[in-house]
Amino acid sequence: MTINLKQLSKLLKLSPTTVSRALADYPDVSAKTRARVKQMAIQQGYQPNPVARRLQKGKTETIGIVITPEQNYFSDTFFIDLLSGISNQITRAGYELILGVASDEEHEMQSMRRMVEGKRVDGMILTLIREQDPRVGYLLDRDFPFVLYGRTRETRPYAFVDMDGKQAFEKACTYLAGLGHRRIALLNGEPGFMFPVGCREGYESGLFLSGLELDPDLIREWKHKDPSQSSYRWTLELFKNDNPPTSILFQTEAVNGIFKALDELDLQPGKDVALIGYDDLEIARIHRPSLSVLRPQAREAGQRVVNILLEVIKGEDPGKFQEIHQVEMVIRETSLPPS
Amino acid sequence: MTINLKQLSKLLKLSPTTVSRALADYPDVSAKTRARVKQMAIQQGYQPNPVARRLQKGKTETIGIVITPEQNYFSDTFFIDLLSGISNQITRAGYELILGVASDEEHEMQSMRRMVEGKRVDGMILTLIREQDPRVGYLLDRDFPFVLYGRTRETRPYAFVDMDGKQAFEKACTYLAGLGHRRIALLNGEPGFMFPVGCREGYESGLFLSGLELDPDLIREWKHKDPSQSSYRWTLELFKNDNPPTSILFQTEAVNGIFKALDELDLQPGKDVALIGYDDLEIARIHRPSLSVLRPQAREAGQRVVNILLEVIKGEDPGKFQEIHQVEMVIRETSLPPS
DNA sequence: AACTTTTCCCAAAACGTTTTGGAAAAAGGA
DNA sequence: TCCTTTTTCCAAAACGTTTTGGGAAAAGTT
Repeated sequence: MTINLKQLSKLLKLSPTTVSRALADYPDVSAKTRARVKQMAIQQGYQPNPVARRLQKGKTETIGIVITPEQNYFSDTFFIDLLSGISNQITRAGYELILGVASDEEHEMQSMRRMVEGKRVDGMILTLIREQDPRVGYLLDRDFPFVLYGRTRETRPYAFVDMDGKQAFEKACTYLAGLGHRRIALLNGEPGFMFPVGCREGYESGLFLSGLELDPDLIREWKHKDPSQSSYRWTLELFKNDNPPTSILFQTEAVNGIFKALDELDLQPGKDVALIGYDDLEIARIHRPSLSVLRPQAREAGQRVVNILLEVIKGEDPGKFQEIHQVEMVIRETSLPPS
Repeated sequence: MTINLKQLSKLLKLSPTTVSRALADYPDVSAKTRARVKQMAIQQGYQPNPVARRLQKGKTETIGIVITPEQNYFSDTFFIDLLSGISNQITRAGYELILGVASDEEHEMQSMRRMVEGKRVDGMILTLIREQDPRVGYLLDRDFPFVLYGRTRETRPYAFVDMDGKQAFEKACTYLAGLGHRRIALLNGEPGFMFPVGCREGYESGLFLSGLELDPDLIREWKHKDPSQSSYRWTLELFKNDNPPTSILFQTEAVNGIFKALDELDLQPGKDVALIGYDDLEIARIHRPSLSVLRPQAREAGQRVVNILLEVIKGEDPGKFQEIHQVEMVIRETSLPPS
């Protein structure tokens, strides 16, 4: 059993009040006793019981996040980087991160409600945001602190940290066009989610800035869960076109299927078809030829999400915190000019 | 703001004691008032404040887990399945799961100590167990409840749920031998961890049962973090052998490198080289040819881990809970007889 | 010296539950 | 009817902190 505030104060022949205030650096305790208290606290290994503190403070010092394995969000380092940034920053603040794993949208909501209505957290972090996302309305309605990693279609102000998918895809697109590519395909992420919306905007804007026509045949939406719409299938179909693309933009998640399809088509990635993926997953670095990518700084974003959430919990206006982070492009071996 | 026990009892014209006991189904409250209390509680949406309950009960109703992204444990559905089983069972028990993300062994320990010594959790779940794992000794020394997913070298009794890697690899090995394979290679997991030890035992035992000689040249240890010892490199080297293998056993995590190496060597997976991976990752199902695998039931294991931990927290003897789960084999397209 | 301000400390209350130890009312037994 | 048992409820204490609202002693001021 570890030591108590009461026991510690008895040891010091002081009141619990004074000990508590000494440890919290209140000015109304003399430097001498403060030092004495702190030293004894360390010596005795005293740590205030967080549960008691939470009850008194009326805060849980806890924030919640719900993840869904169905989405392949977890599939590589990107999400764990985000989570790592979140976790470290939360720990630094002396808070706790509680995790829910939900199998689908319904359980996702249920898990969140348990946290919110059960007074188990002071704030929520939301990821994998959909265009219409009921979670956002729910939290706004009850004025509960939250921050989105991503954005949604919602007119009321709320806090978010988002990656600038638009700017990223625009940059990649103009880069390829600058190399001489005229047929640039987009294998976009799953419809319904917000992120692919920006990607497409960036893609279209990139084409426009480069003076290229938009060809609807070159745009596909890839559904992770549906094998009939796998990246592999889509890539094969893409090259059935009489006028096939010379380059593809896509989410790195989809790279296995693309490589496989290109292999079957006897096309060499990089040489015959330029490729740029979104997310710097491990496979992008390891693969030969290595994959050029757009690299979001997931860890930094996770830290920002937490810092913002702590501000919102303190009572700051969420509308003040709307950050769109730039995404850098890493040129590797798969972004050559057309042959 | 939501309703209070005191407020609720005032509404019912009962004492907080009686309301509390009615909701907890104590026998010393009449059926009539119990019903009345419960109905009102539902109507008012009353939920006991978990923080207050925890303080009174002297339990945090929380269990902790620390994950490390460096290990590529997270790389696919396996770990998220485990986590999903853990999370759901914890929720069912009315408990909370708090998550730490640590970048290395040192922070892993630090994160765990914060949870344990800071009285933030009632029990710990440990994964990715090493042969010599300081976490186990630490927890045993202070008699703190915990359950391992995996095993370690430790003589004192402790609770664990482990996958029978030995049986799995033995089964895969004898299966391949039964097909006529005489040269079976093992691309084993990272040394230092406990799991590969069992894999190797199973492999050796499988060879022995099939009357095959052990050839040390056919055994490799793959290090995830070290590119010079990547599965790709090892596979290439394996086939420099004058007497190369006709089949490989490995952890599915390594499959990309193996496929790539085989491709370069102009060997067809399944046809020229039989393959069986451990873990039924998505790529195993999606790849053509689809990969035969050993499939651990990670979700079920996660549930067991939690149920056991709850028993240990209640005071049950941890030594009673030592479970080794069988692993099934899924035959797909990469386990044909040698050509 | 007498008053005011500052410094340093503390007792009591509060956070919202559950548990302890009765006590009053009702029911049963003779 | 009187005593015993059962049923049903509740006041008070406890969990371990932090905060509130002083109060005594020391230091300044005049």
